[in-house]
Amino acid sequence: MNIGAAAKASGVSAKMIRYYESIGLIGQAHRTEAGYRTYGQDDLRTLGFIRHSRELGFSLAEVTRLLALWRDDDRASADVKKLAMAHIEEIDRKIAHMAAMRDTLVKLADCCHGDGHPDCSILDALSQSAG
Amino acid sequence: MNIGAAAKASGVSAKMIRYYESIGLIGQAHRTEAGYRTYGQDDLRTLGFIRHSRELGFSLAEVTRLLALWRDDDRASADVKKLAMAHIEEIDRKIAHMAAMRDTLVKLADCCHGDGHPDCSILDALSQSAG
DNA sequence: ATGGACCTTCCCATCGTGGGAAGGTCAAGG
DNA sequence: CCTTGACCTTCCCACGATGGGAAGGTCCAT
Repeated sequence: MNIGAAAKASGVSAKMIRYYESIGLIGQAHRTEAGYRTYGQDDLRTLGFIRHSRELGFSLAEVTRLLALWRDDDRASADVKKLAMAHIEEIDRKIAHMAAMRDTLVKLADCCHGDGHPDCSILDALSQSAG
Repeated sequence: MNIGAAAKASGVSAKMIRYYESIGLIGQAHRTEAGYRTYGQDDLRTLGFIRHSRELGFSLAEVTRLLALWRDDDRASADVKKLAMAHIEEIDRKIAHMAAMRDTLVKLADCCHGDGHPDCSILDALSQSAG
């Protein structure tokens, strides 16, 4: 299977497959004599794993660790869970940050008439030295 | 006031002040004969405005529009509000996305024993073809 | 043999920020 | 007057993950 077919089958773009190979996230693909990369079922499974991990927001660095654990038959599930929990905490931090921004924005927008006049509580707040 | 002092006073790093100038977000600073940028109170107000806008998550493209509205005495507050509301919606989308990831992760982590054994529902889920 | 669909590598762009090198300027103190 | 150190200048590189596209090679079907 060439890279295009592997991309279609795995949901990972050909561009990304090459990139993952270039940074060592996945091993070097087998090549035909002409230099074409070829992929088998195992490779598809790995690419799928990566895609799922990415969809859950894991960074490529974290995916590297997840892949290593995945391939390690002697892993402790505690290590996987630890990684996942840390990621959840990171997401929580981001959500909290965005929720705080959202709160402030909503409050400001509520105070803004939103009409044809120039007076605007949003701009007022943004130009506050203290704000 | 040199750029370092302006950075300290405004909370925007010197690096970023130069960058904002380079992309035209702010005007070109006055220069001393030696080529040093100098800043006055007006500049500080602008930098503060930018910083506050960034802290609320506005992109530099959005900040550009906010600055234009801020400087336009004939603006309609409705335009500002529209920009803010669109930004809130964008934040909502991101929060929803992250909350969904979080949900999935928590469910997976709950099913993972997190002990010394290799069996791990998280890895199992990541390696599912169906996702 | 030709065309089209594929593949290769290589470079560039995004977005906002930081790091750092190489060199110029300025002010204070010896 | 000279040195020292803190500042300033421009320029390039890096991140993270992805896409776009150019220039050129390969493969297969007509």
